[in-house]
Amino acid sequence: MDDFSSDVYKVVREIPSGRVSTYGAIAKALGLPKGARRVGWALNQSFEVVPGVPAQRVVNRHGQLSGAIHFPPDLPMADQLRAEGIKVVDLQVVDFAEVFWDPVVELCGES
DNA sequence: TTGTTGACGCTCA
DNA sequence: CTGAGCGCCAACA
Repeated sequence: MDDFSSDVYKVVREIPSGRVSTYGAIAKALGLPKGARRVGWALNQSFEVVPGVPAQRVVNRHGQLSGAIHFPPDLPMADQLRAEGIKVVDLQVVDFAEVFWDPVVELCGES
């Protein structure tokens, strides 16, 4: 796989349980502020990845589960998030601002 | 090679 | 708040 994808998986796996992040934040943390789409593509491949990537913790800037439709029918994205204590209604994180996890700040320690 | 599409995001009306 | 437009990067027909 590409180094970018590998880095994406690494960051996503750093997301604590019960928290969520966004494509843009992750892309920006990787040095590609405009590469949000690439993050989604990388996560798409993440289903085949061995360690398994908690892609359900990655949502768009609105806190909506845009990628829920790409999840296996047996493993609903919203259901997994609820299992982690994240409230999800109509494919949208309720306390998105509360559970939001920014890799740029949490990892790099930037403000 | 060109045109479209897509798990995105920001700006402006 | 909502919708439309544009920019961005990569994959696919």
